[in-house]
Amino acid sequence: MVTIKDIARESGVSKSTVSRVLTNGYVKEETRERILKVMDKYGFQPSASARSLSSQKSNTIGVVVPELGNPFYREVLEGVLKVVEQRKYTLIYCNTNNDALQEADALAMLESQRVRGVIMAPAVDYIDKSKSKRVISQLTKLNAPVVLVDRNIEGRHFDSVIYDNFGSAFCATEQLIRGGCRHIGIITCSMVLEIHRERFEGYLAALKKYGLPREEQYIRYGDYCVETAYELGCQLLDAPVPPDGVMCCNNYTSLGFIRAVHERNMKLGQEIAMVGIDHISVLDMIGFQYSYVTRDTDAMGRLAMELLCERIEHPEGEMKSLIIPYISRMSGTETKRGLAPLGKTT
Amino acid sequence: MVTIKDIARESGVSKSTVSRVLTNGYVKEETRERILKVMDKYGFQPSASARSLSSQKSNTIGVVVPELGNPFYREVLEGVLKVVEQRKYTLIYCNTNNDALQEADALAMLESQRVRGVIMAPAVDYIDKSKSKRVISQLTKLNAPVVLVDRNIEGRHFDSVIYDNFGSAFCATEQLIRGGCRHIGIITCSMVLEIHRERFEGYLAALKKYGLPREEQYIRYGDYCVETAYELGCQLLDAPVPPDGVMCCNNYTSLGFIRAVHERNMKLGQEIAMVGIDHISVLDMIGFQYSYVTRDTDAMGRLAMELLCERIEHPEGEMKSLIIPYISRMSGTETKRGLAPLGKTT
DNA sequence: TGGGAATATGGGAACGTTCCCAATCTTTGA
DNA sequence: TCAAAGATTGGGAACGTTCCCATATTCCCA
Repeated sequence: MVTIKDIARESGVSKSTVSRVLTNGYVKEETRERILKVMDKYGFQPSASARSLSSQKSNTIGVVVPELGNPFYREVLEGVLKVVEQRKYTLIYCNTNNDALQEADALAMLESQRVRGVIMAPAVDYIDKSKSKRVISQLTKLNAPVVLVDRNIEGRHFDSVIYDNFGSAFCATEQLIRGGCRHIGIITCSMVLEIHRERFEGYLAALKKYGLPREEQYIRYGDYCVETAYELGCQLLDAPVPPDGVMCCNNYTSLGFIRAVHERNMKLGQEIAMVGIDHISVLDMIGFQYSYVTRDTDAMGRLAMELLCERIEHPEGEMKSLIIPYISRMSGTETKRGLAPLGKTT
Repeated sequence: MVTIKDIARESGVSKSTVSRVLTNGYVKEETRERILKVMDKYGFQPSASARSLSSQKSNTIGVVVPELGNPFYREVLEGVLKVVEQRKYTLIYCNTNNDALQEADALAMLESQRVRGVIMAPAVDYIDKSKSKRVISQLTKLNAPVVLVDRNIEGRHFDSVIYDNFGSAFCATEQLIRGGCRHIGIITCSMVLEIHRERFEGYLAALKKYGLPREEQYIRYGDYCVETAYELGCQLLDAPVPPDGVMCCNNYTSLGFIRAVHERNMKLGQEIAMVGIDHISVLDMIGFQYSYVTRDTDAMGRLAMELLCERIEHPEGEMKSLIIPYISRMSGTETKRGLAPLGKTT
């Protein structure tokens, strides 16, 4: 591999001068051009390891995500990547499979890589306190700023980009009510995380606002996965008196419920109404009509990365939490936006 | 940050000895344990930059992919990641947006990072020879082994993991014929890449085998994208005498066509038959019935990474091309496998 | 015309490891 | 009991940069 030394010799200058053109230091224009020409001739690429070792700061960013199978994380990643590229950073990707232990391992690896910063969507299984402790210890040991996406870690204060979960659930439920539904079911999750609770409370608040009772038989606790949602959906649809509308708390839940509806040859929006949280682009592609409340996931990634850049430049200062507003849609047509302006700070 | 030196001082040995426990060299068991304890106490993580600078080899792998929006690439990435984690490598992710120039930039960046190897799914726009030249020049300059996924780069010889495109198209078409179709349409692509041609030829070969004529009015050239496929699908369906079956050459094509069918309130498999190449998992999730021919994408990623590891260990030796067999399915139920055993070498 | 600032360059330590070589200590076998 | 072999350790150069310091050159203005 050709090094700075080779370039120096070939251009008749010292390596300090070559280094200076790399770091945009004082170099006579004429000399700089000569050196650049030599670099070009040899296709010189400076060693990132050497640079970060010497300068004690790297240009890599770690992204830690539970799973790419869920389109939400994929879109966030793509948003992050846009800013990463634009700012000439390098992205190291880590998967945690929703396991806090793997998450801790990933963070250890990123520490080893001396990343400049980390963007992380925390895994779900923080119930086990011993696991989450390890994550938090790694997180503080990291010696680099962290931006959390989608979920906060309870009791800790990080920069974060969070969705207006309450608002979106409220909106989804309200939409059903305005559409004429009076017995609204919900497929939710056992209340493991804050976001589960927030969405559930949004649902309850909407019922309350419109004077509808909370009907336990229409409230189903699942796990935000397709299979479970399908079964719970079947239960709801097969009840002696089924609900007239169902709120599905995330994308997988919606898919499972849609399957249950399909299977019964029912028409969504006629025999049974549904509003889901999160967008499912493939359904749009096949022209499947349904209502949902979602967020600009790509922007969540972009904002997270921008927040991180800001924090890298200004390590001190108040932690920021950006609240991402919801967007209510009917099969691709934007109809209503949540009140919070994009990126509003709390 | 705590360094090897700190650990050495604290454990009363020289840094050489600490380095030896890091690299599994000769160290007395007792000493090793003492040092490990000290490392643990301080949560020591050795600097990856320093290690790779000193040892002149990194433990990072670059993955270059056109877009994560297409589930195919996402699944490949996940397959790659499994092996990456298992072998204690670190993954650097690059997106090219299907642009050969961005691809070349990504490779330059990876060179700068001195990656140990690269897995790449080449972008589509290699038509522009000047662009592709840059990619190839970067690829050879890289000084690290490369494994290509999904597509070869014409005229060049790399290790690769390629799909049996001809076989899968043949199978898909054959399935329609066996199902009773006699006028089979196809939504394909203008023949930009080898894989487009191979799939088209698979279709033609199947027609020929069963003595069916090539009917130009049923052959539509698109671009493997949803919108175009939708329009071409509409054309086919609205023809005075529509085909009785349609072969869709990739996942997006299938989605567009399904939309056209939906829109006309037609029932897939009754009024019109269709077989697509590539799997669309969301459709399974909502219980949508359709036929497709696909591949084990996760395995493609895994095999690519394993091939790369092998090449890293044995830089010399014949380049290998793994042919991934097709799998024919009807909505989640495996029915038939292509003849090539998984990972067969050509 | 002189002196200080600004510009331009080189020398060499430092970053945190690995790895080679040499030195010491331990074991083994005759 | 001694030598040779093996096990264990330390010292220090090297990896390819950055960055501080020192020196040399140029420029501007009084």
